[in-house]
Parts: sequence; C-alpha cells; structure tokens
Amino acid sequence: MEKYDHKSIELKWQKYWQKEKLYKTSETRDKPKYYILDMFPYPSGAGLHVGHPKGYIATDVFARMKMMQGYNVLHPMAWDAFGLPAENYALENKVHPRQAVEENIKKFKSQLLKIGFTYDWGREINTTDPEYYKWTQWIFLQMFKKGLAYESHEPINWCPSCQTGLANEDLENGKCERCGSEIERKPMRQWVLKITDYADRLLNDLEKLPDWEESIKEMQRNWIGRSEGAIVQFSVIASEAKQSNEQDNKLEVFTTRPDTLFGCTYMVVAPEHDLIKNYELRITNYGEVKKYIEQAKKKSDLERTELQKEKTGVELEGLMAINPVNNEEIPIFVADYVMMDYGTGAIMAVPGHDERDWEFAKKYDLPIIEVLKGGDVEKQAFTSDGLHVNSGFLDGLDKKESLEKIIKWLEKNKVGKKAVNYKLKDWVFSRQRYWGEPIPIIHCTKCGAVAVPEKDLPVKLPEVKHYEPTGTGESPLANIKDWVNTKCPKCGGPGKRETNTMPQWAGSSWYWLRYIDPKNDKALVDKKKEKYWSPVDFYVGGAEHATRHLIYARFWHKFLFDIGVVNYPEPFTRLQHVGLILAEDGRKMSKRWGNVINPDEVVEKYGADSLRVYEMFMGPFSGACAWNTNGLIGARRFLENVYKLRDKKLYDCQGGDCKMKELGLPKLLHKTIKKVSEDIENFHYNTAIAQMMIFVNFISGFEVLPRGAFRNFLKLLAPFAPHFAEELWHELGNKESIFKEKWP
RNA sequence: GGGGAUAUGGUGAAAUUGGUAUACACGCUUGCCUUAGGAGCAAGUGGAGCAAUCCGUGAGAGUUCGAGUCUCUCUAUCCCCACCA
Repeated sequence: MEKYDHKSIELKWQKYWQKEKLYKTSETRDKPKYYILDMFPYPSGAGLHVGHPKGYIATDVFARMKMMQGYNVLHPMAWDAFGLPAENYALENKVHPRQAVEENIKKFKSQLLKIGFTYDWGREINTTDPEYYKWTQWIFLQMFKKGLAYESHEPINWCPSCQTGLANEDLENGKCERCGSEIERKPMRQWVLKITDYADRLLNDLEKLPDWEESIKEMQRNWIGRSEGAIVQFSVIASEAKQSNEQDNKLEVFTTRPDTLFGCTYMVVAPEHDLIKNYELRITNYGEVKKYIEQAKKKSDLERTELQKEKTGVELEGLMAINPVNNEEIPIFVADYVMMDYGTGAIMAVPGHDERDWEFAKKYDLPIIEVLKGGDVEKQAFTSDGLHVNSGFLDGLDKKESLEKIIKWLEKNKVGKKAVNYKLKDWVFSRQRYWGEPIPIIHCTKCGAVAVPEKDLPVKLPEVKHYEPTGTGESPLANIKDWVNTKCPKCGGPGKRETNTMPQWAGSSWYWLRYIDPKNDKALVDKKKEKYWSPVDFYVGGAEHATRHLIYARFWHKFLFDIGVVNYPEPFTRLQHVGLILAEDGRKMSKRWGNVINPDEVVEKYGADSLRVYEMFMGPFSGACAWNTNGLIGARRFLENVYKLRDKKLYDCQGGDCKMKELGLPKLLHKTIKKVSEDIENFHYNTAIAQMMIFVNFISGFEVLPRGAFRNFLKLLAPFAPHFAEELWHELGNKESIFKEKWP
C-alpha cells in the first residue's frame, strides 16, 4: 500500500496542465460560454492568508464543473495594484511603489499557483500597467466630455493622516476606512463624478438582478437612499430691512412630509449653510452665531453624531422665515443636528411630529403644534400617522391625500415642488497621492480644464524623487515642474497638467471587460467579443464591496453601455458573497494578532487538495467560520480514504449486471451525482462533500469496486481535488486529462 | 433609531413541498495494534434513567393528525446604514 504523496502529485499535474494549456480560454465561440469572475486582489505586502483563496477555490470548483459540462469557460485573475495600501507599504519599506507592487504580485502569484487554479494566466492584467490605465483614463475622458466628470470646490472629507481627500464611501463612522483617523471637512478643488445622474437606474435595475443576494441589493438600496418628498421654499426676511422692501431671499428645505407644513414652527440650517454668510450684516447676534459655528467645526463628524444626548443651537436673530402655507413668521436657528450633506442642509422643524425637532423645541421653548391626531405632543413627538388637524385645507385628510393636495398647492403657488432626494453623493474622484492613475486633464488659463487628446493617452505616471504626500492638498506630482508644465491642447498656450490622481476604485470599475480582450490597443474591448462573453455570469467576492466597488462598477458599466462601448446594461448576472475565514481564536486573521495562517505552509504539509476540500467543507459558503487545523486533517483523511480505494479489485459490470446492485450501490451513486451537481450549482459545497464522504464510507466496506462507479466518483471529486483526481484517473489507464471528460 | 440576517449536540453544521431531528466532519470515551510525534483500526457518543421510557431545534403562544420548517409576540447575536429631515 502506497502512501498518498501530495507533493509529487500536485507538482506533476500542475506541470502537465501547463504543458497541455488546459486552462487557456478558447478563442472560438462555438460553445455556450460561462464567464466566472473573482474579485481581484490588492497585492499587499503581507501576502495571502488562508482566507483569501476561499472564494477563488469556490469559483474554481464551479469553473471546472462547467468545463466538464461542455461550456467555454472564462476564469481569469489579475491585480488591482494602485491605491493607498500599495503606496503605504512602499513608504513603510522605503521602496518605490512600482517595485513593491512587482514583488508583491510575484509573491501572490506563486501562492495562487500552488493551489491549482484554472486561471488563464494569458489574460492576466494589472491596473498599474500603462496599457491598462490608458483605458481607465479614456473612460474618464468620455465622462468629462459628457459632463459627468466635473470640478468642484465643495468641502470634502479629508483624512489628515493619509493626507488625501476621500469619497463618502471611504468613511466608516466618520473615520477614514483605511487608517481610522477622524476625518475633517476641507474645502478644496476636486474632480467629482456625477454618479447621482445614475441613481435612479442603479436603484431600479436592481430589480432586474434576481440572482443577486437580497442582502447585497438591500445594502445598495439603503446606500442610494432614495426618498420622495418635496422641496419647500421659505422666504427669509431681515427685520432691519422690513420697511426698505429689500428683496427677500429663499431658504429651501427638503422634506418627506410636506403635509405637516402647518406644524412647522421654526427652521434650522446647518452650520455650513450659505444663508449665514449671505446675511452676515443682518444677523444681529452674528458674533454669537459665529462662535457657535466655530465650535461646531471643531467637533469632528464623529462627535457631532455621537453626542446625541443634547441638541444645541443658536437663533439667527434679526432674521425670520415665512411659512408659505399660513404666512406665519417663524425663527431660524443654526444647529449642528442638521447636516449640510443631506437634502439642502436646512430643515423645516415640525416639533409635534419629529423627535429631534421636539427635543430642540422643548429646550429652546418653541411652540409645538399638533397637526396629526393620535398622540399627545406635549409629552412626546407623535411620529405615527394620523388624520390632519390644525392644518387648514388639509384637515381631516390622511397622509396620502394630504401629501397629494399639499404638493399641488405648493406647485400652484410656486413655493415648492415634488422632489426626490438621494443619500448617494457624487463620487469624489481625486486623490492627492502619488500612486494612482493621473487624471488626463490640462489646465489652461484661457481655455480652462481641457481634455488630453485621446491619441496622447496614456498620460504616464512620471517618476518622482519623493512620492510622500505633501500635506498641502496637492499631490506629489505638483513638484515635477517639467511634467506639470505643458501646452494647452486647445490653444497651444501654456498649460499645467492636473496633478491629482484617481482613487483606488477606478481601475476595478471596469476590469472584467478587459479580460475579454486584454491585448487590444485600438479599443477598450472588441464589441463582438464583448457580446459573446458579457455579462459576467457569476461574480464572487467579499460583502465589504457591496456599497463601493459594486456600485461604482455598475455605474461605469451603465455609462459604457450608454456610449455604446458594451452591449448590456448590467455587468454581473449572479453575485455571491464569500464568508470570512477567521483565525483559530475566532478573531480576524491579522498580522496585528499574530494569528495569520499562510496557505503555503498548509499546501506544503497537507497539500493543495486537502486545503481546497477543507475550505469548501467548513460550513455554508457565505458564513464566517473559524479555521480549525483538525478539520483540515479531516479533509486530508477523506482523501486518504479515497486513495485506499486503489487497492480494491476493480471489475466491470457486464450489460448492467452489477454485483453490488442488491447492496444499493447504483442507487447511492446516482444520488451522489445528483446531489454533488446541484450543490455545486447552488454553492452548497459543504453538503456536496458530505455526500461524497457517505459514498466513500459505503464502498470502503467492500473488497471489490465496479470500475464505472469509481470513474464517475473521480469525476465528481475532480473539481474539489483536481491534482488528486487527475492522478487516480491516469492510474486507471486513462491518457487524457479528467477535465476533458464529460460530467456524469 | 432604520434595514438585513441568524439562533439546532462539547464544536463546524445537515434536514426536498410541514412527515423517523442531529446526516457528514471535528472533538471526546473505551478497547486493539504499535510503541516518537497530522498515527491507524474497531466500538460508542443529544440529555436524564439500571431499565422500559421520558425530555429535547433561543423563549412564549398559535395553525395542523403532525412544526427545526408556517403565523404572531419576545429575547440574544452578527452585518450594513445612521441626528437621512
């Protein structure tokens, strides 16, 4: 009895597959296609830990089954290598980011190669390759031409530690998602992408994605945050100007409940609101107001939201607003419980029916009017629905009727209109860092921001002596004078290059298209090839990308669809998220805790096939699960039990006459084939493996084994333990790869 | 505060349309064989009891001949968002 020697087996078949070019994607389009995609990794300095390959193994099992089922399979892998992690790693280790990325990719790739994936490495791409980011820049230019990329001077999120601006999506509880620093608001020039133009389509088209997990779709819906309501205009008057008939200004608010307008007894603006600056000379207590604003500014976003215990604010004395529905004069406050980010940065306060407004009104002794029946507004805000009272022409109506009526009234009197508001903000698209795609724009004093002509793409990232962030709000590129100074492509006069770079998410927002046609230098992707391969049939990756990468990716794809580059409006037909693998101690695997397990060691000691079987057997695929070395040994033991089957005497069933028929073997085999096939399709890998174990436990008890049953079993096992199955397959006397066989 | 998910042995977890709860694996117990280190093999393993038997899927109610599964209420944990107007 020979011992199962995983090392020689795995090496042997990896070489064989490479030699036979078994995983090269076919260029012919004569078979049905299946495009299965992993979220590609950042090649960080730490290398892979055993959690990373879980999703890759799952897609690999799936891809192998689809191959055997006769599909033309596209299963590629690449590197998302721009962005802060790579740059920070480079700074820490005092090497150039390009060099760091090269080394890290080498390391990652060697780790992946050992696990035996079906990746077609001929389609490997790298987002930092100029031939790749040429097209990232090209997409930006198309957006610029369509007015979807614009410059803004609005205050944005600034991370003082990473020294760069960030998008809303890059924050976590008011802190930098990457380094945990509290972010500041900083007004600065930024490139912004108008993702809000696509908000409705990004939301509505989720309905066309039945094979996306509901939880991910729900996260996207919440992130887009559509709410229907109305914009209402209030006139603002300054008491000193009353007689002089000074033209009044308007203060606009967004509300989902315009029907409660009769209950509005005061207004609040956010500390950053323009109204305050515009009325500086009319606000009689401007000093006090200014002091309050300064204090509010000092508080980070975090403090502003965390200190919910007591609301604060200051009245803008000398100003009054007119409630358009009853012409009542009401006071205006500045208070930091109103956020500049959401709606118009101002609210109409209805203290009878909103808890925050009620709390504020109680504190500052403001009138509370009941306009919905059903509660006691003296005791607390009544936030449920009720019939309207004290509401003039809305009295006696319910929510639906009164909303319709008030919106009609607002529109007729030109003091408001029906409106939709989104939580989604335009995508702040520039970073003041070195390691990113240069934004292909030239600034000219005469012509303004001018697109770099397409023939001059890519705008290559120049070499620079110091790529540390400057901290001045300018990227390190700004110091390279001979790169910055150039000619305006429009008028030929002196121009300066844009020195901001693109955010980390740019390169990953379209990469699945490049795999289809990786070497094309005439177009981003050949449209005929795209029509065949797109959309991605199955996309597997971490849930943490639900509201960033997956929204950005859908946005870019829809844009490319609109300008005719691609044939389909949605990029990913089916989406599945991977559950984390935690460390043995139940915590996240991290260098910090010293609990990281390197797949190289596992492969060395137990073999890639054991690793693959174990990770698929751990539990339901989308659930988090702690690593357990004993469980891994269990997987190895299963393979050893299969290995022992080699010692059994094989016999051929003649004309359906199987000696083991009475024992129920054919029935069990068919059940196993059915269960494994269905479970792979549904990503229930743990039960697929359990069923194979049942099969092996059963046949282990006999001295003989029907050859056909063993052949079929090996085919079922092959996607999970490819080297192992290939070895036993060839031992049976087969000359071709088991992956060229038909799935049972 | 809003949204989503989950809750079954010592552990990871199974259980078609409601139909023998705990498959498969880990761990543990006992024995055998060996005696250097991921050992192997055999038997056992939800709880209580000598036993027949009784009790068991977070808690409580309901529908049903029958509920882990369906309905309602509650509790706990996890994830996402959050002073969202």
